[in-house]
Amino acid sequence: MADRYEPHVIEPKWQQRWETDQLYYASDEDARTKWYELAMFPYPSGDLHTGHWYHYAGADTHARYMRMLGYNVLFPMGFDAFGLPAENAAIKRGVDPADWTRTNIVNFRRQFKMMGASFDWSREVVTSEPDYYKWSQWWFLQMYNRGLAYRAAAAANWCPGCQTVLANEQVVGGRCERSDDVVERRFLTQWFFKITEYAEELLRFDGIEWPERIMAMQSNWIGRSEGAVLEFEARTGGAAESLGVFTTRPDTAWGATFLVLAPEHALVNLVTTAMQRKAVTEYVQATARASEIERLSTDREKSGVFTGGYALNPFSGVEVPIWIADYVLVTYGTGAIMAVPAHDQRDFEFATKFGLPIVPVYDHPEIDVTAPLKQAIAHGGRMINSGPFDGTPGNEAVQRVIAHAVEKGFGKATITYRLRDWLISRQRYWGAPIPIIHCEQHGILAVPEADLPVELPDHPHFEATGQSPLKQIESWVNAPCPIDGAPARRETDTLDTFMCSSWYQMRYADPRNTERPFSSELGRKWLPVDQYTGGADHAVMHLLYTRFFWKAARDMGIVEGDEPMLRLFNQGTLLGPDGQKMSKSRGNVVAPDDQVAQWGADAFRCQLMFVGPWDQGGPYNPSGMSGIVKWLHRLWGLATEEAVLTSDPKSEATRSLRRATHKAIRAATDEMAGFRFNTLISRLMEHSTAMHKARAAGRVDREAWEEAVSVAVLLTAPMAPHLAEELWARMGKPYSVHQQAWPVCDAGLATDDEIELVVQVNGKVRDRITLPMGASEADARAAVFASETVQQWLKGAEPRRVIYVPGRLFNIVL
RNA sequence: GCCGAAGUGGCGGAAUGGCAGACGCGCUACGUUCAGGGCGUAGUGUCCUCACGGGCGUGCGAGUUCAAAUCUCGCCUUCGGCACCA
Repeated sequence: MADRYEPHVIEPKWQQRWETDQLYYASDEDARTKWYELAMFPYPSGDLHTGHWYHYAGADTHARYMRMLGYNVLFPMGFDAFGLPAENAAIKRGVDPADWTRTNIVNFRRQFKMMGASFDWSREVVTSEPDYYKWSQWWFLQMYNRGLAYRAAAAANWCPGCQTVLANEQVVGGRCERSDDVVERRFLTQWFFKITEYAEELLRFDGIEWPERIMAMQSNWIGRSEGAVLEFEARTGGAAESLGVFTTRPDTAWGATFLVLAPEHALVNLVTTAMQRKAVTEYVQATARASEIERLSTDREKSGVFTGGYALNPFSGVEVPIWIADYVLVTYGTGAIMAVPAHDQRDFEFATKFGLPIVPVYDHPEIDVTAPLKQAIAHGGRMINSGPFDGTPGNEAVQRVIAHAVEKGFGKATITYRLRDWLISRQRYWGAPIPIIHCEQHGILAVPEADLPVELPDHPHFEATGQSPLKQIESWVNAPCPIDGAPARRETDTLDTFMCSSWYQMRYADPRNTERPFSSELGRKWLPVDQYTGGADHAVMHLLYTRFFWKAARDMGIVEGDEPMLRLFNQGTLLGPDGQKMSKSRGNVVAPDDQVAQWGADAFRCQLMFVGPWDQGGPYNPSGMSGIVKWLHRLWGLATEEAVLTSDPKSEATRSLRRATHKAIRAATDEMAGFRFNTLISRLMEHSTAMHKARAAGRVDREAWEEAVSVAVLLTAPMAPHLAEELWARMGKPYSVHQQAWPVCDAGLATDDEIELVVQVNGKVRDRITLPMGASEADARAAVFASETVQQWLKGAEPRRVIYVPGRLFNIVL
């Protein structure tokens, strides 16, 4: 048996053993309290990179810790396997997306094993396999049956060169990332989930412990704003048409001197006069073409066109012109605004450019509002030019004007959200087919549950024909109508991959169920997730979708409770040694396989955990690795090399060693619970140093030494699982270290018997005094004033005041 | 522009309002027949001092406090997210 620490020998050995023994298998029958620890599953592309290691090493460490605390831990892993990269590989290199994906998964599993991660592989899910996506389709049908899925026209990015729809991330600077063609917008009929029905509830984060940052980002994304919808009366030549505008400042309605509609607004056609028809049509087309590129730049000059139509401002009774402009978004509010140029900068710029009237409806303490304004001014003084409301102070105005509008019947208080419904259709091959059949006679029909899954056909075509790949496979598209069996056609859009990942945590509870997505017993046993970990890049998409999904499932009676993930921890982003994002083009990539070959998995895991706070990420510099490697070697030496043992339980040396051991337990427990792995390791290093000193001093008490060694191994086990297992075995302890109980701190043993009191004069440290533990304030005072150093600083002056912090500090104020 | 997080040695980073710089890297000196990316001991913010010791120090400027890296206010910078949201 080698006496040296040789990670390359021990790591594969224990990985094999753990796998054979199914050491991390989570049993449904285990009656202990469950703990569901979930790390966001990866998209299997190429290799596990260092960022993956950073995430999963931390999650694995915490899962192992929870096991040692005695929980029945469920720590599953799987693959979010549908998606664009597989399809791109298919297009570029002619490989089958399914083959490409399966090959990558095999590689990922190998690398996860190499890490020593304690996943329960018996529960693995792969979202691109029919036994999983059958249930993604099932969920779609449940949503559809409850009216939460619907079809509507929506803009898609269209690449004229590739003749295909592009995802937003494939559009770079308004151009197709592959062909560099200018991307157009095309309106297609697509499927949506009504996430907006849950907007209000999604803003509440009751009962969950999530980072403030993430909750703020979600609130921001949902974008709740309170205001009113006011009904203007559009004069369309024929009958008057009601035209609702959303505003957060209904109190400025008397200053609304024109209306602006989004170019896509439904009433544009109706209000446009013959004279203006040509200009309006051109502008609408230009907007459609301009799409993202220009609309994204905030400070470009306002553009717009007069429709020729007018509307009656119900407050002032004045007829105001109706314009269209692309700064008004059809997707927000009612897609129409009343413009109040005196008090809104955007409206002001627009009015100035097109010579429209500017009427202030608030006075201002410093600005003469009767003179022409140079810019929009804040509303907040008292109302003017507002008929019966003149003189109303700003703080009461909104409520009073809304009440007035309600009474007169031309408006009501409303809440609007920025959040839009979730577009789940993708015109792609590599996704779960949406289980819908279009029948000419019967319309849109759900595929009967008994016919699920609707499997993806083999041999997809990826030619640029302008049609989605599934549309080109006639044999697949043609399907009988579920009602009468007449020829009908399948829906050829596939589901957004975010849908597959919105419910995967449920599937882990019962992953092989062929009757249901999961049984209600196992759902009750394992759900919800107790601890979720993952990158903050999923703050608003995945993490919002999965909350929506859960709430919808709750309302269907499928799950209990309001939230899917009770605690969330976001690890930070790991950067390259140069502080830049790791990327192949920068050449600053740290390859995990190389690191493992060089140092071993345990060292690499520990180093990743040691570089800084886990939620902070930051630069990863392999040059610091030697510190961790040294420590692991030292730990090895402490546990395997002989110490001169004796029986000396009462000596100061013994007490001191035991104190160090129990302080280490206390610190490690505390740091582990808070995911502070960096300071946790530093505490373990301190313990190693204490052990080293105790042994070097000569004889050590046998009991204290053995305690120190086993505690050191146990506390290290979650982070360096192979090393700990090997040392545990060499100590002759029963397999496995990972099934041992986490050590418990004996507070009495951890207590110092002396304290060092810091003595300050006027807040500056002037002396330190050692006192026995439990010394009274009187003792402390006596000792302080007896100090020569203190007397020198006092110079005979009389203390005005003294502050005593027991056991810590004594401050004399002169 | 709005929302959020963060600014501490040469570097990564520690500090329930109570000793700033734990732990580690790097560096310096000394020791060691160091085969295993050696090991051990001591030192390492800065300025003054042979030294004892002292002054100054946590992005900048105020404030609260006996006491501030930490709390408050104002600014600057960096990073992340959103962005013509009415």
